[in-house]
Amino acid sequence: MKLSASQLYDALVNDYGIIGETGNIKFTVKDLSILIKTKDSVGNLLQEWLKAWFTENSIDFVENNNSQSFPDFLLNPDDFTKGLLEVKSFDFDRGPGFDLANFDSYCNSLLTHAYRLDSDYLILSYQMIDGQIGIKNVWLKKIWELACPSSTYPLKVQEKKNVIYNIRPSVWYSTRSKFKPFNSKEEFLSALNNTRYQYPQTRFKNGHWLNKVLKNYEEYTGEMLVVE
DNA sequence: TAGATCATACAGCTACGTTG
DNA sequence: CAACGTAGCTGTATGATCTA
Repeated sequence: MKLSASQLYDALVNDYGIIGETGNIKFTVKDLSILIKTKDSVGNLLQEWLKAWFTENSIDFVENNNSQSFPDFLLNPDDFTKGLLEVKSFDFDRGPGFDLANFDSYCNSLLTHAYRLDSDYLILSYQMIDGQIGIKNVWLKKIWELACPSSTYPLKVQEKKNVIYNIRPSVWYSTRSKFKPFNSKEEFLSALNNTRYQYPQTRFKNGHWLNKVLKNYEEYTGEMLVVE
């Protein structure tokens, strides 16, 4: 059956009740079986488990055959411009350390696939205690509800030696975080555009970027966004 | 065309300043 | 003064591209 991202969230969190449940990772070679206590593989395995859960519950989805490219899942096999779903997970004790998207590829992809702006992010936080993985919380968010400003750029990015690599999330669930997420997709686009003006590598060729994205978005959705 | 290197995608660690 | 948040970093996998 076909579900929207929010119906899926409802099924997983409210009906199935995944929050508070625990799991573990066991690895076996020959007659020796061990419990994995490192966190490296938790994210991958949660996603793999989720895929099995979709199948078990007869939820329609298409998995991206190239696991490296965006997005992880398509919930609407008939229309690839809708139902884009990214799955993220993080260690609740460490905070969200994942990246929302690669800065350059995301900016470029919006020029021709502006509907990606409306992709849903399904986020699972876990806590690992002595090999037992507890699901602490689950969120369903849009990118502008995760991205936020920062002190260096209008958009929080992962910068390495003055080179921007990734768009990074705020600590959206915390009341103490200084930088709060944006309030709308327009605010997010504006921050992205202004970051491109401020960033030396994109500064001089940014002239038509925003207008092209807005035009492409209108072609796909019929909605003309107004960005200050 | 095989092997090297780059690019893109993923994740986690930690120093240090801030703050409740 | 412990906990939190930010910023900057390390690390792995793999597809794409370059080059000898």
